[in-house]
Amino acid sequence: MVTLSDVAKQANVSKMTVSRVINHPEQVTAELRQLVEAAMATLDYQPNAAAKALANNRTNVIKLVILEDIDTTEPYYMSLLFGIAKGLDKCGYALQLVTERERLGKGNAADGFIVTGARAADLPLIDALAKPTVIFGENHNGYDFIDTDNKAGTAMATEYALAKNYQSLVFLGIDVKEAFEYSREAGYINTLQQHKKLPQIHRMSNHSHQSQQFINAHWAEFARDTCFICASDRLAIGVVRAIMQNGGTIPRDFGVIGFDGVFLDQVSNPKLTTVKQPVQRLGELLARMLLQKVAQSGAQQGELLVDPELIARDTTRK
Amino acid sequence: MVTLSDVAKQANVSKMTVSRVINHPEQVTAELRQLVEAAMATLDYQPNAAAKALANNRTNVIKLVILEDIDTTEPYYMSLLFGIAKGLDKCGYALQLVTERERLGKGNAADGFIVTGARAADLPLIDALAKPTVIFGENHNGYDFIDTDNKAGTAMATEYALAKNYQSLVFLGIDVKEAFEYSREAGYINTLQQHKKLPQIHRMSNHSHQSQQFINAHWAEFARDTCFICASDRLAIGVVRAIMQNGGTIPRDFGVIGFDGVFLDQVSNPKLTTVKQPVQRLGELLARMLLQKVAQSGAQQGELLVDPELIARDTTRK
DNA sequence: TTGTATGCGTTATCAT
DNA sequence: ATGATAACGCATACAA
Repeated sequence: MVTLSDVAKQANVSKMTVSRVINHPEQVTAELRQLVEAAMATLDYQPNAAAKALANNRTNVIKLVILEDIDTTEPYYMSLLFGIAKGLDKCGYALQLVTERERLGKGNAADGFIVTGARAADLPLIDALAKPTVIFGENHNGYDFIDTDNKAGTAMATEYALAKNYQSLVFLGIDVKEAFEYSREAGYINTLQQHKKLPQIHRMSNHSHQSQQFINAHWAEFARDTCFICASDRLAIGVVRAIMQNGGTIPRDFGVIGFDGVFLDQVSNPKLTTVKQPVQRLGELLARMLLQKVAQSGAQQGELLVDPELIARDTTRK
Repeated sequence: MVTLSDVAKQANVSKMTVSRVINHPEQVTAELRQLVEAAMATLDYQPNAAAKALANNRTNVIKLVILEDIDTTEPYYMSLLFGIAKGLDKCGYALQLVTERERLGKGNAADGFIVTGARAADLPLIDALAKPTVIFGENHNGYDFIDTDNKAGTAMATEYALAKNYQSLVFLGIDVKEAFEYSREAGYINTLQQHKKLPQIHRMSNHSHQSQQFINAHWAEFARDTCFICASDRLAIGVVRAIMQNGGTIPRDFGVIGFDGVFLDQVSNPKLTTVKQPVQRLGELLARMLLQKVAQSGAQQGELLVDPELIARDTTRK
């Protein structure tokens, strides 16, 4: 293993100079700096993370806390995890997972936390962490967070449906009291109001068979030229199935737009037009924001809403 | 932060005794041991991973190397990642991700590697790692590995189809030269031979539209009472679609059995009978095997084939 | 069985 | 601007 000392010898300087070239390059003359950099290159010096961590009172580990009781095969969270891991790697950080509330305080220490699935009741838990923390998912309690711009997403979908000349726009929402859902509904409502149209919202739990059942039960009420704006791809898929069961023609007479764009939209048949969340990028951004917060010893980072993207496929008119 | 010294003071012993209680409890008298343990409990002592790592010349980090160029939303890999992370956490290990071959040698050091998606050409790369390594996925080059028992899986599926009285059993395989595919075909072939039936295998690339197209093109050749044993859920879904397009009745006249059981099978309609791989558990086992290998300074661990589970749902007879 | 001294690789403090 | 030294928390070798 190549250490600081080795590099120092090779460059004929002290360990400290090498250390400074790495951490405070401005404090060292250009001449020596180049010497040291050359030495590091020829020896292929890789700093020892453990030693660094020990000296800095750091751990080089970030914990990802998933408070929601998720089905771990849910591609959404998996994509997020992937993005976070990638973002951390870039900075030499590693990742640990916490899926149980009880294990939050236990185990190894970490330099910071990324929390997802936090509900109001969990906020005290988060405060108790006493370490830099970043939340995944909209919230309005002053915690730093990153999320998709949900409102922009449904606004985008609604505008698109209008542009494709669907006359009636119905929103199918998820029956939860969460900020993301309110924002998605708001994006739809605002856009319709701008176009002097009346919103029409139905809420149900987030399963395709729920929306399928709902459409079947109310089929007679939906005229041709209706586009269903859905709060999730799961709901959208159920709607597609119901329309086909009832003999409706997609996309000519009925349009369907989903939300999420994680795997499900691509394997459905016909392929779903959807508002795609940049989930993996969100993960990378979470990592970046948290590491910056750690570097700034816990300074407030604010909120970051990332624009989703409308993916036009086969459930809306060309 | 509570350190060894704090515990030592509290228990009126030296640091070394505390250290021994942790690492070599048999070397310390029961009396002192209990004292120390009490002290650790009252102080809620958490060992400092970085210091431990530095002293042991370890990193407490494992790298997961994904050589395949995967779509990161593929739930399969994500589930695996999740399982590995969980398994590592239990032992205080953290995870780093490597997705690019070039970055394999670079970056922080690690105590060991879990490699997935390795092809024959990658084996030199793996040897070059010079660290304990465990492979995910069948291989027969002497590397330690863990995988689903693919042969048992298709054997299980074939037996099940026979038990449900499907007369003709057709296998749809994936057109790759990989050990897992050979094993899946072997499980099917062996079982049919035991029942004095002739195997019938068709291979294609792993996309639902491929299998859908294939069934459509050959529809006339498939008599009623045929069950399609598929090497993946993707293929199975395409088969289901094609059968329905052609007016076949599932599961009465035609059966379909998939392979994988990761997400796709549940969102399909009708829900798929499938051979479910315990992917997350495989991840945890990979972590466990690798950590054991690290602890045994690289000793051979052998191979581990984990039985999959047949999930009977709506594409086979009750 | 238990305690003392030393080193792991790095960084910060204090000299020069 | 550069270098010597101590310190981070723990584990090993050795001494008692």
